[in-house]
Amino acid sequence: MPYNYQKIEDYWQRYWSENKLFRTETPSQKPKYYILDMFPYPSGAGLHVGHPLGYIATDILSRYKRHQGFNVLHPMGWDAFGLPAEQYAIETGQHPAVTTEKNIKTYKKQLDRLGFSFDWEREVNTSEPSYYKWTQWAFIEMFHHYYDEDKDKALPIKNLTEHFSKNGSSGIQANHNEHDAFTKEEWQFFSEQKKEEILQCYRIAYQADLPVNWCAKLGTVLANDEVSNGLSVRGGHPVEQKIMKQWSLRISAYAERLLQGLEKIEWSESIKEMQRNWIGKSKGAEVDFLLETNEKLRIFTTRPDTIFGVTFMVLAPESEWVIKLTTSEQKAEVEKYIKWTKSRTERERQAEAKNVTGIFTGSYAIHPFTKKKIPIWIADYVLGGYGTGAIMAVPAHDSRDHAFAKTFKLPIVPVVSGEHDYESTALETHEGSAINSEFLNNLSTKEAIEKACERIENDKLGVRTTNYRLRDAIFSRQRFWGEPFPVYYKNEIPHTLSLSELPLVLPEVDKYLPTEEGEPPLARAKSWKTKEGYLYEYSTMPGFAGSSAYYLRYMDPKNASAIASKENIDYWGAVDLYLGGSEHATGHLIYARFWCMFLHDIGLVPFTEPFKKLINQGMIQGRSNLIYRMKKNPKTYVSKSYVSKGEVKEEDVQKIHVDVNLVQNDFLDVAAYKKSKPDLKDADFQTESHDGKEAFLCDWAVEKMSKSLFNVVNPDAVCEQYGADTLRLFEMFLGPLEQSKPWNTSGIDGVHRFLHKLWRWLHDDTDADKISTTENSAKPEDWKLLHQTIQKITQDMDSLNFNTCVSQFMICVNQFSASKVKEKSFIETFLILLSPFAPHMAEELWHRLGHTTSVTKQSWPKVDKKWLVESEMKIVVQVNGKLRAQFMCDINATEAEIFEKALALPEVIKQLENKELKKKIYVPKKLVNLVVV
RNA sequence: GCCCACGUGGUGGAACUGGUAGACACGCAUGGCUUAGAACCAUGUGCCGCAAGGUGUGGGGGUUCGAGUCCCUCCGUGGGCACCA
Repeated sequence: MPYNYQKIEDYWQRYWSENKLFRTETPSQKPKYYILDMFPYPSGAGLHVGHPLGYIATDILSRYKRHQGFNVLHPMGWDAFGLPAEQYAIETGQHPAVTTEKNIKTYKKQLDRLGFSFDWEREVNTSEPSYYKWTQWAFIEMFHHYYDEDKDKALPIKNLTEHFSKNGSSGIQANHNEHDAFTKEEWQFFSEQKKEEILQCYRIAYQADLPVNWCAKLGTVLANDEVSNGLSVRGGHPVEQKIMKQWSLRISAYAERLLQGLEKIEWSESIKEMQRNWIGKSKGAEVDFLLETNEKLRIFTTRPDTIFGVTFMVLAPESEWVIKLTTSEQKAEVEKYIKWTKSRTERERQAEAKNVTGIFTGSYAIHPFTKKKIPIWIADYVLGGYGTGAIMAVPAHDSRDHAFAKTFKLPIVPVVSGEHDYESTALETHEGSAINSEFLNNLSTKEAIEKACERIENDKLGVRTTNYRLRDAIFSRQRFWGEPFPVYYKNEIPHTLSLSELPLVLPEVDKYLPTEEGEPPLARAKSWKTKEGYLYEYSTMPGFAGSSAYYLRYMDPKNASAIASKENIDYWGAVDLYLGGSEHATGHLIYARFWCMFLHDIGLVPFTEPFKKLINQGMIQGRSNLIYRMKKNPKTYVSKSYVSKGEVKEEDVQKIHVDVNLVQNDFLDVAAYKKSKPDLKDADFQTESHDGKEAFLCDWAVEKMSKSLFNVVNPDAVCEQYGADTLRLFEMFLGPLEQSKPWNTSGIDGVHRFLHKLWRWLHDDTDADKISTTENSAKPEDWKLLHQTIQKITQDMDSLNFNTCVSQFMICVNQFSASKVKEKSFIETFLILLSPFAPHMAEELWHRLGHTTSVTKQSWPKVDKKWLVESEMKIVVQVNGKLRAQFMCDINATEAEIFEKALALPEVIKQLENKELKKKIYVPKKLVNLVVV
């Protein structure tokens, strides 16, 4: 009876799904375990073998946890809003929902083939109105809350309006955008518009004129994490800075909590570090420099200790001080410069970062301590959006200030001790002491910062502050395929819909392009208005909106009155293990944390961190195959001569990618390759001799897995050839989960061989469809290995070392098949251990032992220590640290006995000639080392 | 430039708290079975050496009876940030 993986896998997949064996029950008396994969965007290309890596890992863990008696939530869904479907819609007129649905079907089919234990009844789809109703709801909640810095949480906006009508704007401790102060009387008489304008400065979801990343090619604005090097992450189109009225989320209010929260979650250090950088906390002081006009120019610095080294000041070009401080003589030049900086795209600005540019305003500030006159310059290396948009320049100790000073021949005054050539570079150090700095002299940098801050505060020159780099998240996109805002405008004032009016469904449009007036595609829906005839917001929400709280929806996916019921949220709690790519470090993973903290503040969720533990699975890279083609000669125009790798004489060839599916172990299937391209009919393939056979050998390279490099391997093809169990085992065997590694099929046969061997172990050559068992056929060494395996697999499972688990199974099958173990309970134990990895195989064999199904069996094997007790121990003898000999010894031997035995060894005697002896015995856990010094 | 992670055979990778480095697999070699191949089985395989032996976890140094593992330093690879004052 051969191992027919196709029949077996089809049968059990159908059995599991028809009997709904993976349905997750809530509530339950069992302890919970929530394992989540980052849900995919269902693209048109379908899955390649890299995608399932993480899903296989989580599936193994889910099955393991179920065997251990946990109630496991292991769902799957679709991050269905996104650009490709919309782009496709623009080109073909096909509604994105239609394409998306089609793609989801393909994905689901591909996933199901791998035997995953998802509870498909909990499937979510972010583009379905019943789902995005709750995305819209969360937005409305954010709109109606503000961030109270006293309570350090979001509070209803009603509290704020009450405060305003009692006290005006004074005394409020809240994260807000700049606005003029007002009294309670003024508040009374403000118009509706004016009141709303003020409130927008506080709302967590607010509208404001902000500098945004505008991508003309995509026709939309982008968030900071969607832009890289001045180009859009999706598509790589240029991005420019532009002031636009946009919806934003006040994520910056949560900066400190987002930073602190990292301390209590189990994430990889690198992701935490990325988030820390992204949040960018820096402590320092704001200091006022008096101007000749008696106004105060406020700057931010992290190095107040270097204040005596200030030789000039710099304003950002967009600073409001620019106009005030530019003298009439300098006006023309300054205007020219400002105009020039505005004309540059973000990309140009970054590319030319090394070129120092700037212009003198003509004005001077007064140094707060030395009272010297300090010139004020304008330069675009100072950013308007950070700190106060103005700096004190200390060229001796800041490389940017140094470069500027050198370019414009400004003085450089060292104020930190240390030998240094100030003509060439700045001395950027925290390890020195202050010099040339009056009251700071001789203090270490740390002390000097402290002292300077003290003095600044005492003299009322400024205050200590903390700045964060984290900016509020721009939340509008001028696109069609996204969640509509539950917002309409009445006298230009935004109003939100009520919960009963949700979901606000995407309207039908004739085209998916912006209108001729440049309005977003939704403006094409002419009749899209509220009952009262008010217009809706035409922007849609960005990609991260739908993915920020999807883990809550899985807990209660069909709930019509809440994103999930209170009981379900309380029962499931935070995600225990979250698995996905590290590319979401500063996007989704920050937004989801923020979103969760907000939902916590409003009392919906009891936890503040959504993902307790995060694992980033590595990417599976493609392994491309390349063949060599002779360079075309002038006569034939196109060369049709191809050369096997070993026969290549360099320089006269070029490399060409070939489809990896036509290559086996780097040997090209020449006939198939010729067939695949009509123009190769009469091509010539120069083979080489390999094992006495002529073959055509290809070269290879590790690259991204991509269609254009012909290195995409489809999991369906692997399932076809080897079966899902082999694919699962192989992907785990490939290497540690978190590491990136190339897809190299040369090892897959080894794994497949293992499954065959396992099958042959339990099946004699007969055609029986039952496994015949015999009692007492397992020898003590078999039991020992089995229990060692239980111990190892359990440990490795908990630490997610799946690759070593596979190796352990191979060791087992080698030994068990050699000693022909046929004991029923023995086999059963082994099958349970194996079932998370190769569920179909385990299930089939389990069935052949006379049982129904193993997947719901809550009995993870326990280690029986009696098999692991050692009667002997291995003694290693070392002489001066070098290994000389080893011997076995009774476990209860005394040190004296061991020592005596060691000295009797011929190797030791030889080593000890002419040496003095000093007895020393070390007894660590496993080995006993006798060391003779 | 700054921050983080990593560096072990021909290859992917094992090695828990410092305790015989190289498990397991691929590849390779030899032999068996076979008309032949595939599959399967057995044995070997870090490097140098016929051997005894020596040497060996990116380089150098340190701690230790003992270091792949801990500390310092240099080199290399991968990732992130990049005018954030």
